[in-house]
Amino acid sequence: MTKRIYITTPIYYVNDKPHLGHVYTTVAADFLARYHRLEGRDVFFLTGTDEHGQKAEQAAQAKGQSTKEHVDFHSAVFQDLWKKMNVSNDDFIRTTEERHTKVVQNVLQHLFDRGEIYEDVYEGWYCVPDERFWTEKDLMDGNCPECGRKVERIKEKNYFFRMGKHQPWLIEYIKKHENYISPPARRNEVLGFLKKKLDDLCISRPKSRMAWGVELPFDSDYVSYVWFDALLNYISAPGYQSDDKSFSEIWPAHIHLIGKDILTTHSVYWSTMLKDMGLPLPQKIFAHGWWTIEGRKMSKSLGNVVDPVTVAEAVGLDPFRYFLMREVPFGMDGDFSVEALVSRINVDLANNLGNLVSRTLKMIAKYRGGSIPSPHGVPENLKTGAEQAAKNYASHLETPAFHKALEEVISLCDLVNGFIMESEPWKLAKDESKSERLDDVLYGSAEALRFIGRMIAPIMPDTGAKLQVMLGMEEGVHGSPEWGGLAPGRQVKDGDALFPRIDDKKKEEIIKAIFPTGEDKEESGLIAIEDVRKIDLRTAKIVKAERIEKSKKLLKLIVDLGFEKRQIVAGIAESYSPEELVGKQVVVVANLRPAKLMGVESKGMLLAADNAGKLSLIGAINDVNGGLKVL
RNA sequence: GGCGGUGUAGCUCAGUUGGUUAGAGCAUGGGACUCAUAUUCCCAGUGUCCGGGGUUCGAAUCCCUGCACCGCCA
Repeated sequence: MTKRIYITTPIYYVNDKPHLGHVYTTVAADFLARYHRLEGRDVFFLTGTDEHGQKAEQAAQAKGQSTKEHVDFHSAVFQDLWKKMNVSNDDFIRTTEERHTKVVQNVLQHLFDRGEIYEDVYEGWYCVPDERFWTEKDLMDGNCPECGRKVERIKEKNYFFRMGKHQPWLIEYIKKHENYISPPARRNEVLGFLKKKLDDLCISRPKSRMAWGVELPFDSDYVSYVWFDALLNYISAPGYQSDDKSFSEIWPAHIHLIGKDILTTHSVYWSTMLKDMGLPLPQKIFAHGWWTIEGRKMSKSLGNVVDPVTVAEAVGLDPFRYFLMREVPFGMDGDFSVEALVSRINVDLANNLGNLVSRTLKMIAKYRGGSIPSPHGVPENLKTGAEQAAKNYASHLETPAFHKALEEVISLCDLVNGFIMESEPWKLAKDESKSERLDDVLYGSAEALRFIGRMIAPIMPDTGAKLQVMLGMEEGVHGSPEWGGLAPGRQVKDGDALFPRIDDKKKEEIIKAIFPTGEDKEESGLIAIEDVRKIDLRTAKIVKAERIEKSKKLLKLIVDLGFEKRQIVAGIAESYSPEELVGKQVVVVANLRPAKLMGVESKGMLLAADNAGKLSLIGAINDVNGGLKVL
């Protein structure tokens, strides 16, 4: 029996509008899935939609739709998104499908029969809009601590899963299996959570409150709690209780990729559920971080929710996917900014990788009529460099540390660029007696590109395929993982730049596309308090100041914000000399989009009063720390 | 409030069990090259390793303490 590499994403809640976070997890899973397939392994890559629960029901009602219509529509939005993001999932599970609900019911019945699910009366304060119970202690002034609205005293019968009894073994298991929950910081969090008594889990909701769910097989007045339902997707899709052969090939999962917000449900609820069902636990649960947008939390009220499709259209899908995996260490929070996006694309992809492909192919075209020459010898450092990079890449994908894996690719590009510079093929070409050496240099560079192609294909599938064609290979055939796999004699196909550089003009267009603003300009000239709060004003101490050459007005400043030091370019040179500024306490706009003035980066601006051209800086009167919020 | 984490170059971060001149990428400055997408290659500078105290022959690293930020729980 061949085991398949089973990779999962969470199933996304139908009500959500797809955003960067959804794409992040799913592209990460796709990267892994494509990598393993390329290595010749059999993969089962699953994603899907979570469609039960009160919120779906309410949203449908609000639109005057049936709940089924509502979830059908929104599930299709996600399925469509994955096509647009070139995601290669093998299956797509919806929790409203019969193949899923049947499993949920079977599992519930099974646990009920064995006494693992029991009936009890629960009494507490319930917040209807939030769908949550609170204890007396939780309440804030008698209201819901989360939304501040009124709560109701509810006493109701419910069903509970005996989760609490699993606490001892689970702690031991997590301690013993170092990589079960990753990264380590998250693992510690779970262990911290498990230090307190683990309660049993309420797994039912009375239909009288909420009917949109999987009916409990042993009590038709109740439906299953959404999490209990949703988690089971991981086994219902691969065929638990419906296709034993398929299921035994797929389960246990190689990895559950999740966001850090759903760590507890996966590491505690899901682990204990599986244990009780007598199923092996997944090999790894990996919780990744969140993205901020231009330094701020992603939120609807800030209007900074980034639409992934727009980004992909603006910079190209492959560069976007690359950025997501390269920019931030997997597991940590990261910041999405156009500045970083463009810089990453220009530096890594255009200047380095793209230009390397271009120069190599053009030289083969120019010096060898476009035909890949036969090598006479092997440039050893290139060979070992490429093989080592491939090896490191593979080991980083085991973790997975996508950013490090991609760093290997760029390092290999650096190596090849350096190799070409040292070998000076343009000089070899002028000397007939060096012809064999030229063959080796050209073949070696092209062969290294084949290695690079193998490594980028899982994250940039279209580019990977394009590169194969350019190297005269069959599309989709990567050839041997050993050095020397590139066939000599084939014609290379030079074409347009693989990754065009993004200039400032294009960058402006990208910013406009991703952050459309100014549609609903204020009519009265008055702004709301939320608008004021968008500006992050901070106190700061100027620690360094110097003139910018060839500029009358600009000074380059380093200011201390307490939590960081920053470079800011300010147009105050006509009012202040650099010397008198050092030590001054000023107020800066800390969340201004970075810009370049006279080629110098500036991240923020100083506040100053303009007295007919003579500026007066605004600052703190008392001696204060840098970084204090100005209210 | 409880538990945990982080603080290193202008920015993002790496620094293994304490051990030479504290590193990488980006950004900045200088030089080289011309095959290449104004690309690439080489060289260079910059650090109160958050502050204070301690252990040690020796601390970015270990201990105590203060500050700032973050996470989980309440």
